[in-house]
Amino acid sequence: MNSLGFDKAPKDTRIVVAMSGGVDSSVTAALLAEQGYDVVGITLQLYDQGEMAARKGACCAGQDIYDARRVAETIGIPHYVLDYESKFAQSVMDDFADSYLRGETPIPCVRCNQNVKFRDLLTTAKDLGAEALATGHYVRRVMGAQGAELHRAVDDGKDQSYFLFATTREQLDFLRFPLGGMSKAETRTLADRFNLPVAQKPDSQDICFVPNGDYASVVSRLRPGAIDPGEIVDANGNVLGHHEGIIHFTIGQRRGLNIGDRDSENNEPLYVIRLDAEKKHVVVGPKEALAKNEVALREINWLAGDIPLDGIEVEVKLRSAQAPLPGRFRMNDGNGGGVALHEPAFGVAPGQAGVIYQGDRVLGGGWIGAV
RNA sequence: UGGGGCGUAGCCAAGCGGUAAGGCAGCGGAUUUUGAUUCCGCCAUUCGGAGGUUCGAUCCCUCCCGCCCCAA
Repeated sequence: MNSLGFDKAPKDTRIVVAMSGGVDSSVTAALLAEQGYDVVGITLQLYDQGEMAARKGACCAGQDIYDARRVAETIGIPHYVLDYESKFAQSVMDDFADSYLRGETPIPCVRCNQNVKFRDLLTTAKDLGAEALATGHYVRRVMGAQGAELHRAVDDGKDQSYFLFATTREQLDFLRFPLGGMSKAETRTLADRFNLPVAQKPDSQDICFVPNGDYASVVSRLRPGAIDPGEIVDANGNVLGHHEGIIHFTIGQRRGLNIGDRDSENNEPLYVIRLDAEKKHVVVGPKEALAKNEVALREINWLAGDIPLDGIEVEVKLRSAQAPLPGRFRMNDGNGGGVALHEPAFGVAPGQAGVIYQGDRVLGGGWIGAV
């Protein structure tokens, strides 16, 4: 049994590595190449290089594709670039824009993993005769009694399991995450040791196709004329201010409301408690108004055996950088369900993911529905 | 044009003789494959204006300006 779980020598095991041009996927490829695997690097060109070509912290376009190619050359593996621009635009960017216009807060990274990387790229890998597709995600694939399980990364600060909740069991069977047991510091050290040209490249953050974090202008470019200004109102409908479009807000948001003209009896901070796409209203209220004890999930991807129709005790993570909260999770006959939280959550936003954990294991997850 | 009250940062507001609290808003940063939350830092050489008293005034006095209330 080799390090990736195959019963043959590494040199006879072909592995496709999804190379974004960043440090993590580069180290992944180098690591497997060093172990003797038959590594093939593939980079997806996801969107127009144009203005974002030289941007720091991006991935999958322009400079990053060039970086991936240099890394492949450095470690001596074949490397292919596949044009996925139209696919990406269709299944990730369109969804991103429409979701915002509906008043939701989308997570394009999940859609990208779900609809591009783990679907088409995975198929391509199989077509190339690969035994597995490896990525640089910080998440662990653990073999349990009933097959592959998805677990949090060892490096708690880098854990990306939240973004991978939609990975199906079939996909998980085929995937490998060599960095899941490593810390970011170890990855950097390896990048140095392998002499990778991207060893000092900054971590990517923000949404890859959104330069400078200015996602509003991306949405307006994708959906010209669809963004309308409107009123900021309280729960009773009193107009407190005006905004330049609900796409600028997410539930739980405090900053940027610009409502400071209030008296001393009413000067507690205000948070966005609801977005009304129909009326173009940003509804605000005090922190207490944000508290939610029930969270409905849809399109649930369940990875852990029997469907919990009767409910089970879990921890649920409702925002990527938020600690999981204890609660009771229950699914219905379809792919919907919900969590009854044991303590209230603040800032629960439709479009975000609700990921179900028991300890380090990801049991599944779904999209947060209307709240 | 009788009486009373008030004017402190964009908003609210404490201080009432010893050299400008706090909250809201804003800005900057940390964190973050979500412009959220959270955290840290910044944000009035100046207290409506002009004089005066005092070692020293936002706090006392005078006048002026602007609001508000009561009474006519």
